[in-house]
Amino acid sequence: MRRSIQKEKNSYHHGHLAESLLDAVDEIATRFGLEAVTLRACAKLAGVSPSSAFRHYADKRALLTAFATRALKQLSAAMADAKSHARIQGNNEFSAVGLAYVEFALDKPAFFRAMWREETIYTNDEEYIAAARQLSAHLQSGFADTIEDKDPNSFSPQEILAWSAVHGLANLFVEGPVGKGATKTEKLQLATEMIRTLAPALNSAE
Amino acid sequence: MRRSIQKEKNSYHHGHLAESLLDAVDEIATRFGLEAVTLRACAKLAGVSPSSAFRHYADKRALLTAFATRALKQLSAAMADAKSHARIQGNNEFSAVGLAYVEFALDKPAFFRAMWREETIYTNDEEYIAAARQLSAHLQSGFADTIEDKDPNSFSPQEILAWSAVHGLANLFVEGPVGKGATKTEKLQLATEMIRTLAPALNSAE
DNA sequence: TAATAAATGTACACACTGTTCACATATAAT
DNA sequence: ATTATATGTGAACAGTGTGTACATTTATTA
Repeated sequence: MRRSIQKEKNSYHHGHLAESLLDAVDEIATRFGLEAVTLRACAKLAGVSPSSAFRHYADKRALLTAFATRALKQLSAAMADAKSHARIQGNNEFSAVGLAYVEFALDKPAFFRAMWREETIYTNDEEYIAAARQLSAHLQSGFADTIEDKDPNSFSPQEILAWSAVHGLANLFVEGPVGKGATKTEKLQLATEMIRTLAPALNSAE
Repeated sequence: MRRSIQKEKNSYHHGHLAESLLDAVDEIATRFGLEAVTLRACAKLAGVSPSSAFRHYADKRALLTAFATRALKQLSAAMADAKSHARIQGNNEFSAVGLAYVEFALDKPAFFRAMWREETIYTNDEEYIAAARQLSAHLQSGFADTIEDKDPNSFSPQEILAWSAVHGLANLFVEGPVGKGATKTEKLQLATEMIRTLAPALNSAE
């Protein structure tokens, strides 16, 4: 049963406005980019007056924080998926997880931007922190069979390197000059090569 | 001879408003963050009316593009510096260049954010593209003695990897959850370790 | 069931933003 | 000296986030 973003006609209350506003951010960010996400536009899309948003979110930044949190969870899910698929098919799990990370950025650039933006979200929000923590856990577990880990609670240089490389490429694709004219397939190809190149650095003896 | 941002009193014309506006962006971004950079605030800081900015920049985005271009050049200069220092002292040049990259992000986070932001700058601006190209050239030349390169005009997987890793760590520091409570020294230490860990992947035979 | 409380949505207002346009003033060219 | 060009101004406009007093619906309780 899929609920509509819009408020039902002739009804005063919306019913699930908090979530619908997130859907509206989703829709607008996807179609017109993150800068086009405006509180009033979201409210209009939900069929509701602008000020009603403040019943559910303290301010715009709180709404964007909630959206970023949702995006983090989506990425986590995609990575978990990629990992289990790789496990079944006997492929390298780190490569699969890393590719899923880059692919998410390519498919949903606005989401990827939204979730790493200190200045537009509350990075000390509890749920956001929890989602970010879960994401890094997924990353770590994705590296698990590639990187020999000592302390699973802190990041080793190898893990930092792996995360940085994948995160950096995703960023260069989304915001930077890398792969400007290339197709998605070509970019993923490049990502695959990069990850393959990275491998020797990850399991070298200390 | 250092020129002031402010317009001289009792003078109608400013004299070097275009540059002063960039200085104003610099100042405000440094002190209050990128989101606080407003056209009106920049104009006020330059001692000039808001609309005067449009004599020099088509719109706010053009101003931010010019600022991003300037930031790119500053980063390029810092990297060139680091490289020649390393060469003199006989240290690893790639490590020095990579560290300079990360250090710039740590010292001037707002600048680092500003220069990679597709949605707030004109990434097809000529000068911006030129500056970005020069930056990547500096990166490549920094890697020169570490990575055996075939075609100096296109990026090899190793070069992409190196750039991604350094860029990714810088981003995770600036926007992400990595190194949240750590001092600058500790972060640079972490960067050094990451780069050292990366080394084996860069000069492995194909 | 009737009365009341709490939650949720609205209308209007406010300060602030980027931007435009007719106008003012200074500098350059003739 | 006159004219053209460059540069800065003031007032206006629509659009933004947000606060506040009010309206309406749902939940709670007597």
